[in-house]
Amino acid sequence: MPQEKTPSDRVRRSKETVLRVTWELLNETGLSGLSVEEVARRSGVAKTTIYRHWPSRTELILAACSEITTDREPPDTGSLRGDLAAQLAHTAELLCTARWASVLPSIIDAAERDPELARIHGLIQQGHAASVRVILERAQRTRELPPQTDTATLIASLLGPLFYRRWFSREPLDGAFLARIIDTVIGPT
Amino acid sequence: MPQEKTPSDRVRRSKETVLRVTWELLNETGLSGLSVEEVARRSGVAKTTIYRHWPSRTELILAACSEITTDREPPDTGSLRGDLAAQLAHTAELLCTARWASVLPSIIDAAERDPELARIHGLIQQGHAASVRVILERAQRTRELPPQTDTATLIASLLGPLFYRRWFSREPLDGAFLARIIDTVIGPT
DNA sequence: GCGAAACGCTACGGTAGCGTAGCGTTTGAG
DNA sequence: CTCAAACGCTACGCTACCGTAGCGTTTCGC
Repeated sequence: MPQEKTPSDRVRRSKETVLRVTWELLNETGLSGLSVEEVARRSGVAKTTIYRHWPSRTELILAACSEITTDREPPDTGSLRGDLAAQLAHTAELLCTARWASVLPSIIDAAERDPELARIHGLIQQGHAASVRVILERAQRTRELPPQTDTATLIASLLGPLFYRRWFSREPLDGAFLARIIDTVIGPT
Repeated sequence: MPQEKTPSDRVRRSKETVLRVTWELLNETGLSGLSVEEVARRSGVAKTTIYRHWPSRTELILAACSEITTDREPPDTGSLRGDLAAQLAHTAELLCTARWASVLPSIIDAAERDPELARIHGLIQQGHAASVRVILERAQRTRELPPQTDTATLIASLLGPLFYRRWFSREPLDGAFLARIIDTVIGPT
């Protein structure tokens, strides 16, 4: 049985630096534009060192993408509407400002052809849906929503319009829009 | 003033062949994986000839993407619900089978960084939204929808969930789902 | 402080693609 | 039939990148 070795600080620092820079570059160039050489240049970590930690460019990209843990405690304001408003506002904020918003199309594109990236995209995706799902299922228990509600469809109805505006129509994601989406899905007031 | 010359058949055939193969390859490899050399190999048209028609790889891609005219007469079944059902079914069909569904993420990704591709993506996008917009505005005139309805939000509420399922959650786009979306947006029955 | 592990550096070999030059061949409009 | 335009072919030069080898240097746990 090989012992699990606690990695030395040096190794940890190198890996962290490289993954951080990799992620930065992914945002700038997209997934297909990322080169190990550029990561080495910008991070100050030698290319050979990078290859000592990750066997190939693909593995490095997968490692960097896997680090996007968007896990977050779903809000609990006491009402379904309040919870959804808080959660959608958070997602909209992410979509407009966060850096991963410009990488995600890259990942989706690659996922069309690469099963491993499809798996990672699935994990990211589940992270988004999970919070909404928790909110909806809580509302079912409190009878704010009927128990037979199709939560999967509701999630698509809530998140879909946000993604649509961010990447397809490129319209603004303001508070008024979010409010109208919530009204549409769970009824006004 | 230089005369507009009617292009000879030979030129027209070459261009058509190249654009068709380019489009095929875009679907298989994505936008960043497309190489002029591969287009030349598969099309049988010499690489030099391709460069005689388009000055660079980028121009060739732009030309191929510009050819995607998804214009289509919006349905007119006599009722808002019927029109939406027909239109969404058509869009869902496109999303699941049509080849451009696997290129679009590429285009969106590139549009994040390339203004020219952003412009083309805008045109494609408008093509999708236009049909739905016609349907909604017709319903406003017939008072099936209140005149002050925010059509932009409704379009996002209708199309967003479809795109969401196709590219984000990768769930099936069946008829039951489409029906529930329409119910959500314009009310049941 | 000692030694092994980790790192940096330079230099490769190999692949792939972009875009061009030169030259001979084919096509089709008049 | 003529002949210019369009095409095919081969061969480049150039750049960028992947991934590896060898060797000297630094770091950090013990």
